Amino acid sequence: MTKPHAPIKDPLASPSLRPLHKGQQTKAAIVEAALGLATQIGLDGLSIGALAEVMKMSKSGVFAHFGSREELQISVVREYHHQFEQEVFFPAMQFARGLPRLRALFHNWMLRTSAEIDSGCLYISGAVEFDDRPGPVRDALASSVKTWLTALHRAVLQARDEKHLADDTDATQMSFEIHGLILALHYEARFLRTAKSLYRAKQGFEHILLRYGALHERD
Amino acid sequence: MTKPHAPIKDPLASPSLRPLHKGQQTKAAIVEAALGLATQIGLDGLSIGALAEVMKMSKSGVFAHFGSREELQISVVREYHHQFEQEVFFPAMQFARGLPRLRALFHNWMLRTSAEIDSGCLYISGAVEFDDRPGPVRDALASSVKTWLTALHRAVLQARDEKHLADDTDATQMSFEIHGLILALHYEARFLRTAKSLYRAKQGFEHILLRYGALHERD
DNA sequence: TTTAAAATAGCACGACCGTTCTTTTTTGAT
DNA sequence: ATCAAAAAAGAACGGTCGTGCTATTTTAAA
Repeated sequence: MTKPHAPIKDPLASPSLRPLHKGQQTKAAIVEAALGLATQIGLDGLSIGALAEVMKMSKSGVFAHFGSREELQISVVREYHHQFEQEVFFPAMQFARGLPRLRALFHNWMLRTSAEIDSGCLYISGAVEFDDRPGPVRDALASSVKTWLTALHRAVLQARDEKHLADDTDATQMSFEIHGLILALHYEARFLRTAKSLYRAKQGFEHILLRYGALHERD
Repeated sequence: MTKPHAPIKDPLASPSLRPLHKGQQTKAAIVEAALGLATQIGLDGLSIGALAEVMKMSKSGVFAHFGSREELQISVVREYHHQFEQEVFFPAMQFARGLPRLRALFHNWMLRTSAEIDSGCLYISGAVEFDDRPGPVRDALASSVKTWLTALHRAVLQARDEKHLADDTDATQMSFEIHGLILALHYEARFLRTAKSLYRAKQGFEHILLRYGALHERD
């Protein structure tokens, strides 16, 4: 009963680093496709059947990667958060703190919203769909949005500290007004198809800057 | 073959005035209940089954009044339009044209949006749900919204004509910025549950008025 | 009170949904 | 090449949806 050089598999070989195998890849591809669908028809309208068709997979094949529709939706929210960071937040961080960075944040945000006229913004559609539906999806959405709005708020504070804005600037108030411009841009451009909405948002931002005492705009 | 005092029904007796009968009443009650449901779960989430349960009627009984789900949704949009007029537009029309009326319009709009924190605004949720779904429901929604935004725009123009705003006031730009405040109020109050959002909207409006040269605010 | 029409109910249909279970295929380390 | 594990497919479930059809009940005018 001698076990000849037992080829026992070591379960601790590389617990979570090694298995970067096939499954993870297709899961990532599924999430990517799901995000594409969700931005068009909404997180709520996202169905596993439609997603499977896009992926040319079976419903159960797709489903197995998430275990529940809710988990799929949360994965989509996380993916959107990641893309938003890459496209809006990180590039703006390269600008000097203060007004230049604040301008860059708004500019990137506005451009992304504008580019989303054909695809839709998950932070906006998700807010409407889950505003009175408690649960982990709403929590994930609200958490992502708050992270971003907090970053914006921080940029306003920094601009004030750098004396780029008036000393008595109410950062929360200013952030609220900036947020409103983005929401109006999304609403009027995507739903009403109003022309020049991008220009309206830009103008609005300049008005806000003037109101809060941004003088020399040299950046 | 003499017809004795033929009691032939006159089809023209009162074509559309007379029949104010039972059907119309319950239909009105159904639309009212449907609006209540739609503001909570969205126009898209509005289902005939759930509506029938609320009305304590059969699905087919409810359905027969509209002929299709789409027609029901359109009826709901029309009902919302009517309520919005009664609550926001008409009361403001009693104020003097110019700044007082513009203030009243915004004030009523803001209060309604604020009151809708628990029920939701159909013009906002509907815009997200139907922004890339062509059809009669989207058309009805967009038409109602445009009617209202046009009324707001007109009030701005009148305020400028009355010299309550600077001569070079860009009415479209100002309307855009005001719209943004309402959208931010709805977003932050209803989704993020941020405190003092109503105050933020009020402050934002005053900032906009200052920007467009509203001097003495005596009304 | 009679009676035709209007209003409502009951039932069934096909479609799509999320999910579960079982079977087949594919993967990748040995 | 072997073989166990991972990944994907297949089929079926109970459920809800909008809608059509037929029967029953209610309405309101005669």
